[in-house]
Amino acid sequence: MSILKYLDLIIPSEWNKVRLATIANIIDPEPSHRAPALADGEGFPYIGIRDVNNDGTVNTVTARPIKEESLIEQEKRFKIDDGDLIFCRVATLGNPKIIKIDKRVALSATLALIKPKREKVNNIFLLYLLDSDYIKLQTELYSTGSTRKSLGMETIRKFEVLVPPLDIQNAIAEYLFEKMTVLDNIIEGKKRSIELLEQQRQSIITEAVTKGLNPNVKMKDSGVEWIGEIPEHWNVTKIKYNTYVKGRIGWQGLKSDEFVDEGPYLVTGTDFKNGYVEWSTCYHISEERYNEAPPIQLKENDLLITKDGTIGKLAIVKDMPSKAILNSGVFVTRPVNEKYLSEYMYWLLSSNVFDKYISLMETGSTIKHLYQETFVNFSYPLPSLKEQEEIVKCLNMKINDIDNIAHLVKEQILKLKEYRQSLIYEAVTGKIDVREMELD
DNA sequence: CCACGTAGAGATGCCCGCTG
DNA sequence: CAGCGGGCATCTCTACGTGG
Repeated sequence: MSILKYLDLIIPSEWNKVRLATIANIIDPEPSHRAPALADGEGFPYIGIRDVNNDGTVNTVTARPIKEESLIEQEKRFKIDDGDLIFCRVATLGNPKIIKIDKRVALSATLALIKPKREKVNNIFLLYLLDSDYIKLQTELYSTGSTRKSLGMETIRKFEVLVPPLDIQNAIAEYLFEKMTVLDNIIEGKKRSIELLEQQRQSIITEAVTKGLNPNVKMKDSGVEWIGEIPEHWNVTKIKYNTYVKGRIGWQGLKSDEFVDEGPYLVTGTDFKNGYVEWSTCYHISEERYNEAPPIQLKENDLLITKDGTIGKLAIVKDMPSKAILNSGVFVTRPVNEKYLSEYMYWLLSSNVFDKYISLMETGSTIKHLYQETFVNFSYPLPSLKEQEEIVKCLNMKINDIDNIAHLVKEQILKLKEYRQSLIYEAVTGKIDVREMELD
């Protein structure tokens, strides 16, 4: 019957196993048949889990407003005190926080308000306890509903919890608070370094396609706003001088209900994965439709670029399994003379040079587009074929390295989060004696 | 107190209809 | 009437409200 006996737990003798209701009062902020009256425009914030920040402060801007009568009705039933906790009981289950408010707010019916009995429990200890894996396990096991998970109030009250004497709770709370602060800072730092890597990635690409690889080369002004200075021996050219550009324009009346499971591949922007076309996710169309539009039939090594909604997402056509053609929202590009390498164009269009151009050309319209006219008039710096080859080689290597590092850091973050959970679990189940631990 | 479907926002793929 | 500028429609994501 007891959930805790399934967990391999040896509890220190002075710890007690109790129901959550013994150590805290659990209040349903808005029992049904008491739905709050919504205010149109001005009113008092009605707080759901999405309106509570990580530190427990509430975001009264995102919260929807209710009429004061509803708030007063809630205030008649209870008051939110300093140190009270909230626990989400619908959809996003759990997610406990110590709520901090500095103005009058009402709590949504989807939250349970947990008021710790201070003579029995330290509220910070309770916070970590509610965040621990053994509570998560009970949350999962006892939640009901199929399309939507929910936790009954009685279920929450009946959660089995392990509680040591107050002095030990205080020690655990202090220990975990310090540890978590440190861990959270490290995790934050790792997240930031991923952002930095992303920036570094962009600047390496941009540097390479605007300055080349030789740092000592003489520079000149390109005369183009979004390019800046380039090596003296480089030229500025436009897409339209060297490139074949076509999209599924005019539509030939193709509609999505003509998409079928077999036949020529139909490539759209969502099929772009890591710079290549992911053939397995493509739709297909009939042979007749394929033959109808020769200008957008694809060839090996074509460079594709998205133009509607998502702008500038790129893919190179490689290992084409059979005939393939463009869907809408994408341009196919192909060199018409031997002036550039497709892979070089890939890096150039990934660079900030192109981003800058796009943002300069952006219109005020609600939906973002890259118009053919805009695209073919993109001026860009172009070195010799030999230099392009060197740059491509260099970027392939450097960017691969950066992507590998970013991948590693992401894995570290996952590991740290796991460690965070296990530390909480061990501390609130008495597996580690925090009084013997050094806080550093 | 349980059980259930959906609103709202944002993103963007798909398509329409005008025009030179 | 091909080709283009422009925008609607639909999907995804997230967290909610209420009838029985």
